[in-house]
Amino acid sequence: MDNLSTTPENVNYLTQQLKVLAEPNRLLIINLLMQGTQCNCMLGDALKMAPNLISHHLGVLREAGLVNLERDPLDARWVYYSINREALTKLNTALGEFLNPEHIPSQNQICRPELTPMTLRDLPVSGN
Amino acid sequence: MDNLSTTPENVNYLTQQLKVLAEPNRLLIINLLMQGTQCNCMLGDALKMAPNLISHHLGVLREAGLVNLERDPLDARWVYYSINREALTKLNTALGEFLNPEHIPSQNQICRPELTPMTLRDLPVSGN
DNA sequence: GTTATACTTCAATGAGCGTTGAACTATTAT
DNA sequence: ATAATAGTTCAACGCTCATTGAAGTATAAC
Repeated sequence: MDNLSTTPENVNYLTQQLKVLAEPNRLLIINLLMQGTQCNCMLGDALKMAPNLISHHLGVLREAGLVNLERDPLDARWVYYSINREALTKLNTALGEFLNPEHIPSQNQICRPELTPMTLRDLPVSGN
Repeated sequence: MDNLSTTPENVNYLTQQLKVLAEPNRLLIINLLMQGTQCNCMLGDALKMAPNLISHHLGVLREAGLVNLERDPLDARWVYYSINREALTKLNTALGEFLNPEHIPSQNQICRPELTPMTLRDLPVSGN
């Protein structure tokens, strides 16, 4: 019932991955790659972005472990990018766990001011 | 089976929310608020952060609609923050849908170089 | 060898943002 | 009235990072 995923390592992991996700072009790249393995040029065409910029974002995604790189065996100029399924699954699970609304109690007031003459003055009659 | 959540509005929504999440202190604040309604001071004590910094991050979370604000009815100096359950649920669902690994086909090569003399040279014998 | 292709790396710019300390507001206590 | 408490707002600093254009690398085509 409690959110146990707040170890420094997990918070650090989530932060890094979230920073990578928090960019519209990278979200679109991820979406395109989830439809199948693609080269830099196809992504550039689809997103109307310069190849060096695509390359930059793919580098960020790759450093985060979210995408894989592979060269064409026949024409080594072509580079294919694909989603790292395990990494995406892990991230999806970790996020779903961290943000799981089931972890929220319906009513739980953690802190209150101490009761003083001023605050007691306006208390409901039967209240404590 | 396909990821349909790439409308400009949804990409924009996800980007904004992810930017808000992609900060370690805000993740910790969210985690603490998921345990119950708390004031600025309690969060500051728990995270060993200055109250103005807590206030800043709470402002960001509030602007994103992720947390609610409420004043103590007896001592109006105290401000209580709580998780906006609906907003968190919506975000959790949207993220889970966007990153859902089920959307990834097992094999789907989108683009290839055209076949040329050079590339045909090294093709396997029975290849097309 | 020369040119073309696919892609990466580099340097520079500019915007955004977390953090800090100080000033400020509003409310309650004495 | 004066002081204390809870919290917010403001200005300034530094750092990160997306974007751009140019240069660079590697491979294939001619």
